[in-house]
Order: sequence, then structure tokens, then C-alpha cells
Amino acid sequence: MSEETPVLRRDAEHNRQRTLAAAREVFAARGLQATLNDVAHHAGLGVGTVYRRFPNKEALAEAVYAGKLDDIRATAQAALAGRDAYEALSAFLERALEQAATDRGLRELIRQGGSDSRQIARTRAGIVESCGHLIARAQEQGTMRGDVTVDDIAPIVAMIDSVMDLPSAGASQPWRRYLALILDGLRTRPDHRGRHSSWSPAPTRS
Amino acid sequence: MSEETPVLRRDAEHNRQRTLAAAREVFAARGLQATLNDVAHHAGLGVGTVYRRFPNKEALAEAVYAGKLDDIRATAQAALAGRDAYEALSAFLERALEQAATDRGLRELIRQGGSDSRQIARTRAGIVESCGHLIARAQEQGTMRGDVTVDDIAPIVAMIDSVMDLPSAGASQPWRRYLALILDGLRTRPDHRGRHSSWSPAPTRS
DNA sequence: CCGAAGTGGATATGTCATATCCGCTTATGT
DNA sequence: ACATAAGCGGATATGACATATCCACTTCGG
Repeated sequence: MSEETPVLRRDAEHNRQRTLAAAREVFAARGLQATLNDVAHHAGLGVGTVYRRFPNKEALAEAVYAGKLDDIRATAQAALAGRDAYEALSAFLERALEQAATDRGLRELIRQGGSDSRQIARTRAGIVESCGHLIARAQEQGTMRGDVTVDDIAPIVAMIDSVMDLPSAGASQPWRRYLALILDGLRTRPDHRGRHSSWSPAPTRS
Repeated sequence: MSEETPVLRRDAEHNRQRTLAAAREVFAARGLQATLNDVAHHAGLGVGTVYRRFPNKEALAEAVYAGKLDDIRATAQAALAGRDAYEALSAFLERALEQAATDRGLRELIRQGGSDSRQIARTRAGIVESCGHLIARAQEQGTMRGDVTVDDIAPIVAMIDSVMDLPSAGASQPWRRYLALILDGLRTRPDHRGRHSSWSPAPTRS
């Protein structure tokens, strides 16, 4: 369990930071499929230097994103304190997706469960859990449809992500449009009683 | 402009059909990134046989999908005849996405404007055009929000597509849920006057 | 000033898809 | 029946590409 941190030479530590900074930029711009060569170049270092500190790309990605992801998790947990659960959930999703909007790598990490470390997986689970609490509470408060489920969160995030990947997604941030549309659709609407029945049954747990 | 069709030997024509059938299945199951080797194997043929008839994967994909896509375009055009434009658009999108749901390759083709032939691009443009007419007419009929645009179609399709790509998207077809949600959100709702103002400005043309 | 730590980047390695080539087989019509 | 053009298979050349290593050289730090 003890992390070995052999104490780096001053220049080495400096280069480690340069590597992390470059990785942040490159992953954000080009996604996680960017090469470690790319990262190294962008940092003004040789490939070997990068590989000395990080055994592979996944380790580097984790070092870059563990913090970012955990910030999001913390935001979700903080949202639990809000009075209006519906508003809290909406605000959280908007903030979280704002992060994602500027970071392609983060988006890919959030989306796929593929090459994740336990660390990342656990953090993501925490986020989903908080969302679940918020949904339940919003339903108790009568502000959210009863047929909404935690399992709706991932698809919703995926949908908004997909809009951000669209070529046109440049300046005007159209994803906000659709997030608002969807969140609005999750609201309780006493005046449209019959409408909700057209929904199919909720998705089942993965 | 004249298509050379040198008249194939009977067995060759047969194998051409086998190739097309195999390509349909393989592309539908694994997407367009499937190799021509995969397709050939699946057809019980050698790679060379496939390459004899189709110069490359793109040509094969076009042969496979030109018809399917044009069917969708025809459906869209037919929808223009419907009395209620909102209903017609909803029904069309549902039908079209039903096609996409069972065909990964079709989805990829619809989505990316990348390696398209003119043919495909034109067909897609036709589909979008019909959707535009339907939107305009629905707005005249007062059943659709005034701030909806043709440029909302692509993002909406992309969003639903992304749900279909999700691992959980197996049996229960959760995409119907979300399509219903979104379409419902595009409806005019006189009882929620203030709500729509929260939308950001419509996306600009690509 | 010495030795351990660090560095660069050419390159070995491995994977994978595309496309070709050519000796052999089969269809076809006379 | 046979000649011959057409077709076939699939091993393999080709080329991209990312990962990861290696080692001669440089730099740090006590």
C-alpha cells in the first residue's frame, strides 16, 4: 500500500511537472489517443524522459485526471447539501459538463469504462451515487418524474458529450441548449399527465 | 458518366451478392472499421475475390448503404405529406433511428461527414432538407417551438446515436426513452411560457 | 570532482489494415 | 470436348503507426 516516492532530483521533478502540464494540454486538445511521443515533444523533452517517470500512457493519464475527476466527485457530493435537489442536480451536471467541454481527454475518460484504474472507476461510481441521491430526493420533493433512474445519468452525459464532439460544437456551445432541454424534460409536469406514459421502461442496471 | 458494367460470369455475380450480403452483416455488427478481410471471410470468399469487385472498402460501403440511406431519404420526403408536421417529423425520426439501431455501420455513415462520396452526401442533404420543411411547417401549425432549427436535427440524431453506442443499450432500447423526451421538449408548451428563454441561441450553420 | 541520477531520441518491436500478385480452377460457347 | 477468358484464393508485400527500450552522454548534488 505504501507509495514509493524515491525523492527526485530537482531537475527531474521539474521535468515531471512539465510532462504533466504538457499531457494536460495535449490530452485536452487531442484526446487520450495522443501519443506519449506527442506529449514529450510538446513538453520539450525526449520520449525516454517521459517513460522514466510514467510506465505507460494510462499511468500518465491517471496522474493527470485523478485530481480533475475527484474535483467533480466532490462537487457532486457538495450538491447533496442543496435545498432543492432538482436544481442541485441540474447545476452539478452543468458544471461537470462545462469541465468536459474543454477537455476531450476527460470526456473520453468519463465515458468509456475500458482501460480504467480502480481509482478512476471508484471515483466515477461516487459521482453516480451522489446523482442517485439527488434524483431520489428530487422525486420526494415532487420536482422530478418518478420514472427517472440513476441509470439515466450515464446516457444523458453520453448524449451531451456527443454534441460536444460534433464539428459545429465550436463557439456557441450548443450542448447547453440540449442539456436544458433534457433536464426540463425530467421535471414533473402536472399539466401533461398523460405524456410520460409514452416512455419505455427504464433501462436496467449494467 | 456511363457506368461500365462488363457483364459478370454467373458465379462471379453470385459471389458479388455474397460479398454484399456479408458486408451488410459485418458492417451492421462491427461498424465500418471492419476489414475487407473480415467481410471476405464472413462471405466464405478469399480477399482477392472481394477486391476484384470493389476497389476498396469505401466503394463496398457505398454499394451497401446507398440504397438504405436513400430509403430513409424517401421516408423523410414522404413524411412531408403528413397533415400534422410535428407528428410526421417525430414518426420519421423514430423510423429512421430504428434503422440505425440495428446497423452500426449505418450509424457511422450518418454521423461523420468524413469519407463520404458525393452520392451519400447529397442523400443526407436531402434528408436534412425534408426535416427543415417539417420543422417550418410544424412551427406554422403552432406545434413546435419557434427556436428550433434544421441545425438541431444533426445534434439530436447524434445524441440518440450515442445512447445506442452505450454498452447497456442492449435489449431495452433505451434510446426510445430519450428520443421521446427530446421530441416532447421541442413541442410548444403554452403553459411554461418563461421556460424556453433559458435556451442558448440556436447553433449556426456548419 | 565523482558517482548516481537523469536525458534524448534513434530504433527495435509488435500490431494491424490495405492491396497486390500469380498459380490454379471454373464457366462458357463453339 | 476443349480452348480460353474470367475468376478465385490467400500468402504476402507494403506501409502506418504506437509502444517501449537502450545506452552513450550530460547534469546534479554532496
